[in-house]
Amino acid sequence: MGTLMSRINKSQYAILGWLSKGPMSGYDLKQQFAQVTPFHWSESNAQIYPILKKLEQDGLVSSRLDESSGARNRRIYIITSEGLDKLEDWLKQPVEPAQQREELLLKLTMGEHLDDHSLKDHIEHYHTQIKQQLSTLKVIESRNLQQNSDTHPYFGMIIDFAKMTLRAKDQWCQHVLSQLAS
Amino acid sequence: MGTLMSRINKSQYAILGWLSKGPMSGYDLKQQFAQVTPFHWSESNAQIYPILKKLEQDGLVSSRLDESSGARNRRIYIITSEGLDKLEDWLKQPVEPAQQREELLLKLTMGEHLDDHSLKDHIEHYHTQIKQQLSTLKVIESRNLQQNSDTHPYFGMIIDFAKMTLRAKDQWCQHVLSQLAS
DNA sequence: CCCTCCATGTAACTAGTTACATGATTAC
DNA sequence: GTAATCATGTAACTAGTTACATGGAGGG
Repeated sequence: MGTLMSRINKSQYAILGWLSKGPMSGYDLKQQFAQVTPFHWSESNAQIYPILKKLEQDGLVSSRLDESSGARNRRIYIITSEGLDKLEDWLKQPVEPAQQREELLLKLTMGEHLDDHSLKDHIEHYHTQIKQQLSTLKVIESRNLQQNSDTHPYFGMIIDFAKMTLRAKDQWCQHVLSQLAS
Repeated sequence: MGTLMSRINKSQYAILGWLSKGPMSGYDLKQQFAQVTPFHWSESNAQIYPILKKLEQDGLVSSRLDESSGARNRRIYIITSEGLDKLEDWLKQPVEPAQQREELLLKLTMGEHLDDHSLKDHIEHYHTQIKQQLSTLKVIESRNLQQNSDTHPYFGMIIDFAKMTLRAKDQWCQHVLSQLAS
């Protein structure tokens, strides 16, 4: 009954991945997750800071205090060559499908306990969120177009993915709402 | 520093929701999750059995041994009126958006460390999974059409959701693969 | 006799969230 | 002087997974 070996920590690689683009602080990482990949991957402080410590212990990153930030105690992390090797190994591993839980659909499976009014509210609320995400996506896209993005060659594909799946959800909402109207 | 109150256990409601359709065992619940909502909601044994016990302690379900199953020790759970009330309260609560982590997109954000060959492999592998899910969806759909589904009035909407989002992903794969070819 | 399915369950773990604490700096 | 932002971090918790254990029933 040894330790369970078959689970790998993806958050670790998400952080390592951003650090592979250049030195960064924990705070910067948080910003990147929130501003660049808010829909398909983000991490909280409670994940980021302990993971950075662990990565340093394991020799996958090194750190120094940022002197230019004065008394701000900003710590900059740099990926090591071991870290880069480990990242590249992981990148080659095939991606296994993960469950995509959708609470709205869970509630719809129990639709017999929902009146038409509540149902309509739920879908409309969901629709609003999807439309908000679509406009956030436009912001992300235009922000990226203003920079020259040699650092991010596959960015367009990621944007397209979000765009296409969000549009599908938007269309579903429209479709369902028109069904409910009749 | 009291207990954290603001987190509700959705698995509990997923189970309660299935039980609201009729008496069922833990094994049956597992089957429902696997066969009816495998893409957007499922639960493992390690979640189901302890949650059933807790629901019974809380008076939200009651149980009896199924005599018709002989020595099989099959336990049937029935939702109580308190359970139904609690389910209906939850059903009315608005759905907040949850993160949809996509490991493939995470790997694409680090695309500068991936050669074209690995990238193509990843997308193709993902594409295969999506196509498998689309054919599973067809099975679920036809299985449901054969039954008359008064018990499940919103099933069509759920199927449509899965269909539309999976198709969007399928189209994205085709689009990206044709980009890579040129 | 063996394999698959039916059926229930637990130990040990990893992952992730919520809520808070602390303090400096900058913008108004 | 006060509000927002920069910046790092932890305590306490809930959620979820992996891997295993146990045993009966039915088909070949």
